[in-house]
Amino acid sequence: MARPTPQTHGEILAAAARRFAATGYRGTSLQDIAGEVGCSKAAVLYHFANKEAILTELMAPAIEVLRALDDRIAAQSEPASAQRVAAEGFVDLAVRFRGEIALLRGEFPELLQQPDFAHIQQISERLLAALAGRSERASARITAFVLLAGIAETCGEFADVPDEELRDALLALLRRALAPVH
Amino acid sequence: MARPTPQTHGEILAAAARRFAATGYRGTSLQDIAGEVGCSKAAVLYHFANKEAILTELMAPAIEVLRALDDRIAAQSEPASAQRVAAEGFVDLAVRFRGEIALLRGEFPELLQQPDFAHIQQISERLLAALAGRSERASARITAFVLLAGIAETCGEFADVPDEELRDALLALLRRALAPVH
DNA sequence: CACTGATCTGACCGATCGGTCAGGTGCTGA
DNA sequence: TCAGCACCTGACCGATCGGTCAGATCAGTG
Repeated sequence: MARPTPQTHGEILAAAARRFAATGYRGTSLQDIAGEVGCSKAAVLYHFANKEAILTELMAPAIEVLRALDDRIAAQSEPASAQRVAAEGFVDLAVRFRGEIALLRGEFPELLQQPDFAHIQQISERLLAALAGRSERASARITAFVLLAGIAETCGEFADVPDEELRDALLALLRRALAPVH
Repeated sequence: MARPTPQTHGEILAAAARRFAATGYRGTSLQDIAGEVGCSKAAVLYHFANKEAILTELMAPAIEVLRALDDRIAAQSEPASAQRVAAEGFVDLAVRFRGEIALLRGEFPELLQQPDFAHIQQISERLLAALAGRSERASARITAFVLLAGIAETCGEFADVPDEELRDALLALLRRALAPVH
């Protein structure tokens, strides 16, 4: 019964990723994760301070890349180049981390409330503004919002589409749909 | 304390709608709803068989319209006209019922599992196919999926945008983004 | 050998969940 | 006057949740 090697930390992460992807963060109990790993719930909480810490560790790489993208967007002085950087960077990120994004499974709103993810909301807002060409027009913001949320919500469903193909399809969609900056 | 008039049923529905919109279906307890109405949890369960019945009644009008749209799409023989009917019908539905759609707040996947909503999954699949121009190309399906999910996920956020304006913005987006049927 | 620290367990905790139940209250019609 | 009904309450239920805790196991070390 006792696991001889202490790679349990990684096993818990992998199991949690599978469960979160299947039933969402809220819909997954620590007992579920422990059951999939084959250890006790107490063992899970030995390796992680609490349930949220598991999610935080799973999302850390994606969040780091998102933050870097935010910096790159902020460095653009022209709305047109900011829009291009935002579109390409976001599609890259969505394709590369579609597995991680899938974990959130529509629990974005609740999860973004948690202190660990608070700054992501601000980054999302800046990403949205850049995609909208820094325009205040309602239609531009609506368009950008639909595309942003749609890509975030669906990219996890295309696990079997090759990176390249998914990237091209999403970029083409953004180019067609986004209002060109005047 | 005792409510003199038996309009409690409607009050519960309204309170549940507010709470679901604020914290999601799962994130709202019967106690929350009862607290907002000012009655006991048992009173809520006197008017509704269970928690799911509240959601079902809230969503019933939107579901009925969705079903009607499905029929209209199925009646189209040409992919091009099916795509047009699907796009216009879906935008209409999203704008008109954006309040109800907002209640689901990203819990689509879980909620669609429930028997009461099982057929909606099939309707969504047919709607997706129609928007994709009944094409099997991955890029067409990806585009349609992103737009469908994006609109469903975001339309509830535009409570303050006039119907007309939101409708025009979404329709313009779909026309730009959807692949024209050959 | 004894000791230590990392790993893990089962039993347990308080809180909350959806839901049940017996009974109280007040209106209505015979 | 009183039976009957719609409406509602507080107390309670079993289940599950995230999290705690004391202690068992075991490999390594002196």
